[in-house]
Amino acid sequence: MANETNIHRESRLNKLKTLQEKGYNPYPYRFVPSTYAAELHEKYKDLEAGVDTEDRVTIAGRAMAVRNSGMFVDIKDKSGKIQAFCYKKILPEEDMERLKCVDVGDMVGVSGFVRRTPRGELTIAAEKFDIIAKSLQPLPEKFHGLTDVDARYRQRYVDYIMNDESKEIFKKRCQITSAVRRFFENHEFLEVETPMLHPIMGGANAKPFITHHNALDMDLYLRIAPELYLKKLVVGGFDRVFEIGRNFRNEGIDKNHNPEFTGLEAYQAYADYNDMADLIENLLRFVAIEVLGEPKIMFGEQEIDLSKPFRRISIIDLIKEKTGIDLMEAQTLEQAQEMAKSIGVDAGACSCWGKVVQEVFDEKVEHTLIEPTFVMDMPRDISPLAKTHRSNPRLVEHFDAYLGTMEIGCAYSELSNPLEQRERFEAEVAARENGDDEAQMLDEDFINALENGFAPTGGMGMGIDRISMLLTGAETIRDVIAFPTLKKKD
RNA sequence: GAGUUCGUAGCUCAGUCGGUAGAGCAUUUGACUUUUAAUCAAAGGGUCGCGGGUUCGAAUCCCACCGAGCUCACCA
Repeated sequence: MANETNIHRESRLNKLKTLQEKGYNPYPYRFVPSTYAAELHEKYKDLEAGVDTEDRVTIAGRAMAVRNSGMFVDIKDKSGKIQAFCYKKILPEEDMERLKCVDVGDMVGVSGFVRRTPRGELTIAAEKFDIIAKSLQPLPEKFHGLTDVDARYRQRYVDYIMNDESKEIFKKRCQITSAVRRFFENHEFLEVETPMLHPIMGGANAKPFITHHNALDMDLYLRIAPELYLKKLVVGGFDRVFEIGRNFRNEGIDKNHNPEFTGLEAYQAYADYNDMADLIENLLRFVAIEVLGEPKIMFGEQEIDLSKPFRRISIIDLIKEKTGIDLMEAQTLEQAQEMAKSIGVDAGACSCWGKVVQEVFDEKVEHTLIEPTFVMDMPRDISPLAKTHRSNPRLVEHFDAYLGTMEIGCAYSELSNPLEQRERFEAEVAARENGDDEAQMLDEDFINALENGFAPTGGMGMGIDRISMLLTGAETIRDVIAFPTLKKKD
């Protein structure tokens, strides 16, 4: 924490003053490196120890270690680390003086020739040494680094300076988003942006954040999902659209949940949920190959091969497989609850058959789904936006995608019959009146859109953060989000 | 939201039974040097998360609060 009285800051302020009194600006406007550390390591990998070259380079980065009274300075740039050798016979006196004012943590720039020291370290023998941003804060101790979990998230910039693994995870996350975007663009999807301020909450079952627009004197919801707006675009003739953007849900925070998270949704006209299953398989393979180089990820000790076909099985069959009970045989809520109880699942609080199915699945099945699995054909009464199943009226054409025991996405054959959509919404409204504050609201304009004719459409959604966790091996969602939501300190 | 563990120097951590607060790195000063967590000598650095209480005396025991970790609940 910034502390006016701390000795490190004072000593650094004194050095800053010394530099400025000598007419030196330690916060220059521009400094252009000619190369990066990793490039040099690659280019000179065969240079023998003790050999000097005449190749002049300029490097810029953060001073991570200063040894031998400044004779050796480790410089870290975006690509890696390289050592500068600041020797009085090579470096001008003025620069030697400047070196006395350098601290670990300063941004520095060094020009010189490339050599490998007798000890074998690739080095830039400095002919010019600049401080390009004087740091006033000490870096954490170099051996242990910054390990305090709270401090790492609160001062993420320090975490990224010190911990290469943290930096690598975030970098991969950004590459994942980029690869997802490329995949959809390759398949002729148009990237669109839809509102984040919603007058009516819709598209998912979740608790919202509520805000207020002053000029309109109107409460607005931060979006929990972009689904309804994207479908309106399909009605408007945008056959293939996708959106990558933030969703907000006013719920708990844990390893798998951050109040704001990045959702991907895509809609494809003239397709159904089977097409969406193919699309998700292809998407995951593509992203894994683009970012990791191969379609394989590690889940703990277990390797998962994404190039194999993903399992597709109905939720009812899966429950039967894992527990032996067949919930299709339950004709009433009470019968379903009774069957759940017989395998030790308390579904007493469930208000409908589908919720019992969901409860049994969550308790008995979810944690077993390590290999990629599409859990198909969800109960109709818990999925108000999906088409009724073409061969079973109790189900809908909706699947959830599981990988590494996490729900990473879902897809539907989108409900396109405006009259049925209205009935489904009305059931949600009734549930809401019975105290279910996550039930959806009736969106008249969305129904009006459907009344204009909504082509058969497949839609899918996926959590970018969770995909990032699986592809990077991050154990918590906070590691794939640069600035996760934290409590205010003080 | 519930349970549980934790919070000591800039960082990583010790601190015994309640008896004047410790180390390493970092900082300052000096020495030395083609070093790899450089080394050597010396010095400075603390509201023990915050506020109460018990006690002759609290980093230590008790209570409340703040923040964090883990587990659970809700959820993607």
